[in-house]
Order: sequence, then C-alpha cells, then structure tokens
Amino acid sequence: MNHDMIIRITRYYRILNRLRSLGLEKVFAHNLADAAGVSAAIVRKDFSLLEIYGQKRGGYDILFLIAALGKILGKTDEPQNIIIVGCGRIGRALMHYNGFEPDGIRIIAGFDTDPLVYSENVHPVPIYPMSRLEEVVSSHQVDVAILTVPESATSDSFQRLMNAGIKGVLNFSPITLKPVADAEGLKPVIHNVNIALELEQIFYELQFPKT
Amino acid sequence: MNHDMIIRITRYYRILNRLRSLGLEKVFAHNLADAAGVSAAIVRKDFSLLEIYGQKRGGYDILFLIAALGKILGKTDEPQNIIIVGCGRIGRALMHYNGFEPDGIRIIAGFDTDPLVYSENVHPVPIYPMSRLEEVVSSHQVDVAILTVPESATSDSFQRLMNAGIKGVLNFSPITLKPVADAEGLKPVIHNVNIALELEQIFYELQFPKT
DNA sequence: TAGATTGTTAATCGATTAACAATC
DNA sequence: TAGATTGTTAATCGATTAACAATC
Repeated sequence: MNHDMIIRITRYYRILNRLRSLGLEKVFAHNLADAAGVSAAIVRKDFSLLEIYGQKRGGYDILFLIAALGKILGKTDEPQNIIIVGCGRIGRALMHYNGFEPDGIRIIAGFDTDPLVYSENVHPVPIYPMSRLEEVVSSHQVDVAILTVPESATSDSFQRLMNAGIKGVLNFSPITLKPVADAEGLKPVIHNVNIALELEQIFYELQFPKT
Repeated sequence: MNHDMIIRITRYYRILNRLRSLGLEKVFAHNLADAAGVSAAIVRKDFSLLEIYGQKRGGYDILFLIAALGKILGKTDEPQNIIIVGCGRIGRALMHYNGFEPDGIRIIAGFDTDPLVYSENVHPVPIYPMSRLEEVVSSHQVDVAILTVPESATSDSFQRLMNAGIKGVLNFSPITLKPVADAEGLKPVIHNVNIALELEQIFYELQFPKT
C-alpha cells in the first residue's frame, strides 16, 4: 500500500460519511471517483487490492464500505489521544480547533518550557511543563504528538518525544524531521507540514503553469 | 516538471542557503542528496533536466546553484505579497509567524467578516472587512491567499477570492478545494493542508508499518 | 596516473489506465 | 434481453535507479 493510496482511502472514508449523512445507501465507483478527484478505475483497483467487493451493476454498499475502510484506517469507538508540544500561538490555536473530534482524535494535553505558559489555566486542555512529558505520555497511552515549537527548539523537542516513546509526529516546524530507527529498528512515522514551503510551491506553479 | 520535483527543488534551495551560511562553496550531488533525503542520481538527473551543470570531479558551485534555482523558483528582490482570509485563531497565529520573511513572502493584510475582529487594532498587519477584498488585492497586486475560515464559510470565501482575482490559495479548511478553470481557461493553484487528515494518515501508518 | 564525480543512457520498477469478460 | 457496472488482466506511462563513459 503506497502513500497516495492511503491519502485516497482517507478521502473515500470522509466522502462516504457525507454521502451516508445525506441518506444515500449505494455508491458507484465513478461517483466516488468524481468526489475524490480520481478515476473510476483507481477506485475499483483500490477496493480490489483491499479485498472490498461491491455488487456488479449495483455499485457498493455505503455502510459496508464505511465499516471496511474504517477498519483499515484503525477506527475504533475510543478516540485516539494526542498531545501538542509547543504552546505558542499555533499550538494554542490547534488546541481550540474542534475539527478533530469527528475523526476520533482527542487532544489531551499541551507541553511547554515556559512557566508563564504552563502555569496559566485558561486553555481548553491542561498545559504541563516538558518535564512531565514521559509521565503523561505513558499514563494516557499517547502515540502521536503535534510539534509546534520554534525552529531553534525543534531537534531537541523531537528527541525528547522519541525518548518519551512517541511513535508518530506531525511537525509544523520548518526543519524537516527524518525518521531514525530506534534500538529495536522501529522508525517513527513523521509528517512534515511546512507552510512557507507550500507557499513557495504555489508561487512556483503560478510562474510555470503545467498546461 | 512534476510535483515531486518542485518539492525537491525547494528543498535543495533551502539546504544550499544553509550550506552557504556555513561558509561552504562547493557541494557534491551525494551531499545534497543526503540532506534532501533522496538519491544522488535524482539530484544529478534533476539538475540535468533543469540544464544546470557542475564540474566533473569538482561538484557544484553553491552560489551558482542558488542563483539558478532561485531563478527557477521565481525569487526576486521584492517580497511577494499575500493575504490571510479568515482571522480566527489560526489565521492570527500565522500573522504573527515570522518564518515567511526569509523566503521573501510578506503578509500584507487579513480579512474577516466579523466587525469585532476587523475593528481591533492590535494585529501585526491590518485586518479589513471582506468587502474591501477586491480593492486591496488589486492595489497591492496580491496573487496568493491563505484561507483559514471555518468549514461552513469555505466555499463562499473561496468563490470571493476567485472573483477578486486571486490565483493561488493555501487552504487550511477540511474541505478540499478543487481548481476550476475561469472564463479564460486558467486554473488557480490550490494546496490543501488538512491537519486532521495528516493525523489520520499517521495513525494508519502506525497501524500498518511499511516494512 | 588513479580516483572521484558528473551527465546521460538504458533498465527497472511501480502506478495508472485501458480494455473487456463476467454478471447482475 | 439489453444495458450498466464490477473486477481483473494487460498495456501504457512515467519516475527512479543502475550503470558507465566522459573528464577533471
């Protein structure tokens, strides 16, 4: 399963949930393809590889698809706990964002090195000093962290996350983090979101349009 | 030039600037490859396609590379003006972010529909009511906007941006925007950043490791 | 010179697409 | 039945990699 396919599957999942909430029960490969911005052949091929089958001539059952894709995406009834490391403006903005809940993701805590930040009590989730990272991570079984620290603190903070047993990181710092295998040969999953880079790419594409 | 290649070129550009600031003058394909997380063959192939040449045995001249890649990326002495549409927590956090300047990107204004937001005067850049969008866009020659509005306002806001002549959008809303050709057949450049989706992908990859 | 690196060609790899039999 | 859609196979396409001559 390659990375593009994972992106498509998460897309399918969201689209199907919308279609269900509209009251639909069946979907054809080409409908889903249009909504996801891919070809119908890709949709059928993806489902075929995932061993998800529809009815010839009848399309796919939406509830069945949602269940099957949800299982593949690891959806459970229990929300998945995450933490935010670095509670500057961006970190705190994410704390207030309520778009994670429908996806079963819950921010349970923030961490910061600045006492002025972690001693305040006005946040939607508690903010702790970095020294309590390991304790909170293990007691709440946290696997994934969002990293929103300043550029200069990125590698140190990342190292502390790895030491605390974090397995996945969504990194908003402009420094691209690379997965390094730990003692057991396991690599963390890292996604880097670089906003300045995205903007640069947009400017580039405007300068040299594809067609 | 495909999309992966654009990403690589922006990476090379940043790495080269760091190497220069460290005082280096020459770089070999395999050094750059290591730093960018790709193979040396890819680096040479990319440069070859861009008609950028080094010295056999001597590697590539860093200053020359920076100049050549900068030209390709459309770098000029003048910063490129952008706006932020939707000045909630995330939009305002981006306004305060100072990591755009080194890349020649300048946020010149924010826009919001809420008078309580746009009448305040405590922001690093002015915030205007949406009604002044066209005026500011045309007077400051703005091509690109960051969209940080709530989900429910996404499509409306996007439509207004298109009408105002915006050509590129960095969309943080969970609704994936798709480029639609305008009357002249030109398609806007859209990058969608979906934080919940990134987290979901991380959880998925943790559940089914690649190796 | 011997060794190292570039630049390019050809081979490999993998993903997407086209085509179509199966079947409802 | 005729028409529509699935599921799969084979063809196509494009990107990456391997290999190596050129050359400093």
